[in-house]
Amino acid sequence: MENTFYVTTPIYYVNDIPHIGHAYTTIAADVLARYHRLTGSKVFFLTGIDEHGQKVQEAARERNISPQEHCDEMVVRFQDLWKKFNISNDAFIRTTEERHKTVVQEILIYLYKKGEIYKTSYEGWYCVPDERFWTEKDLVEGCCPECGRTVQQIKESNYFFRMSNYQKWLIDYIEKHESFVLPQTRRNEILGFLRQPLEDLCISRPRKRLSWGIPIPFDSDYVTYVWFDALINYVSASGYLKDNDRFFPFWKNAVHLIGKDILTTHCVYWPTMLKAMGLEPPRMVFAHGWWTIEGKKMSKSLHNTVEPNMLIENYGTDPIRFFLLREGTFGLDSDFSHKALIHRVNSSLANDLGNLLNRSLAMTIKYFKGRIPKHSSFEAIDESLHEKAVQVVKKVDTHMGEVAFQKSLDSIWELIAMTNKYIDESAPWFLAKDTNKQKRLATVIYSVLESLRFISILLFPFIPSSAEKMWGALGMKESIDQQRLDNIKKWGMLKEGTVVTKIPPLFPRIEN
RNA sequence: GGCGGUGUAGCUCAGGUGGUUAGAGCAUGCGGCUCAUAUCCGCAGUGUCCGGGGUUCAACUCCCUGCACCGCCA
Repeated sequence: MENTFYVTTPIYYVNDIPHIGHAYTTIAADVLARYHRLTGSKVFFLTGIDEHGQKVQEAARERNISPQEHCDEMVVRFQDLWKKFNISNDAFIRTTEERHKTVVQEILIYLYKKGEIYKTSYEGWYCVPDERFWTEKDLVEGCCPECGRTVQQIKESNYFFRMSNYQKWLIDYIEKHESFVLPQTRRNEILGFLRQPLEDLCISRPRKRLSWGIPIPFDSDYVTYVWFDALINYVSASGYLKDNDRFFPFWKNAVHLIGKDILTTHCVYWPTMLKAMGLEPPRMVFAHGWWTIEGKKMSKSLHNTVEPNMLIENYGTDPIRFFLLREGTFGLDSDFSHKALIHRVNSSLANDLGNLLNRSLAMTIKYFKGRIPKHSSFEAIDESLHEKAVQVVKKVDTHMGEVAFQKSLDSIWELIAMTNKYIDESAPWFLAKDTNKQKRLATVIYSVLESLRFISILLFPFIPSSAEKMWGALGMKESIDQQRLDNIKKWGMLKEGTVVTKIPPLFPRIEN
């Protein structure tokens, strides 16, 4: 049976202004999706937007339009940005879509009938301006801990999901599945969190306080709590209940990429919800780190959020994609700075890679009129380049399985470095001067170009449009996105006589 | 306060189960080549492996303790 791979980003909040953090998760998911397509897997890559909740309702009211109109306008900002970033998502889910809402409601009905959901009343302190509930011990001197204003005691009823029933099961599950929550530190955090008693989860909000939500199907006075609604996107968008034949093969290989801020919802709420629904947890939840900006925490008040559209305009899509995945260790925090970005682009992309392509094409044109020459027998030095290339393909595969983008790129750069060195040691310019060494010259140039073929395929998931340009410059006719890893298992598949083309520098140096 | 983590070259970090001169990339210095986007290649370094104890023939690696920083929970 065909392998499957399902990767998701969180659904971003429709009111958010897209920033580098959103871009990071989405680009990472895109790289995984593209990589798995290379391996020949059937891939489903999902991203989308969370459109319900208090803040949307308020924002719409302020603008004097309906919440739906508000969402329709706002969602475009994300969709446009993903296009610019070359994101290859197979689907885009909005939680206000019918296909999502009906699944949420069917799940609610199922869980309610099964006794997983119950209604109960409780008393608490309510801050009217903040529209938030607080317990007695949350209060600071009897006032709202957020805004300091007075609170009123109210009694309210809501629906609860029996999350507490699954605490033992969840601990056991996480302990038995080492790579369910990654990285390790997050797994430890969750296990630590689960040492305390787990409470039931309130999954409704009274409609009189919040109307912009999915109605609870068995009680029209309530709407669904946003997180309960939002998490379900991962199954509603991939066909659960509507097209189970499509859904299940993907679901068993589902990987959720998230930011570390939403760890609990994805590693506690979500798996227990799924368990109650009778579904397996996803295969992996990977929580990545955050980006600081020029050494400082990203915050609206500091006005230091980096605007992705501006970044693309200033530096180009692929340099940004590359920087984000090469500079940071996925899972740890990293720093974004223009200085580091420029340095990285110049040294890795312009000098190592871009220049390698450029010098190789130039020599092919100069020595062979642009036609890929016929190689004769390979010598030891050629074989070691060949071995390196094959070895790097394997390394990248291992690293990608561990969602280690940085290591994958480092491995690819080992091959780039070795190819540069190979050129230096083989000195084609020297061979070119000797009429007796034309065969040797041909073999060297062939080997260099063959290495570049490997490199362009390996880089395609990371920097798709640049890899495609490389591919085209090498004279390849088939489209690069139809390539499979199988095509770079064997050395020497490059066809002699193929005409290469000189192209402008792939990554011009950024001077400043 | 509870739980967990981190502390290794100027910077970012690698260093299963303890064992010869502690590594990589970047930055720095010097040398080489000329096909190439003044790019590429080679060489050279530098480190009280956070401090203090302990176990051991032997600890960056194990144990205890102290300090600093970080994360989660309260």
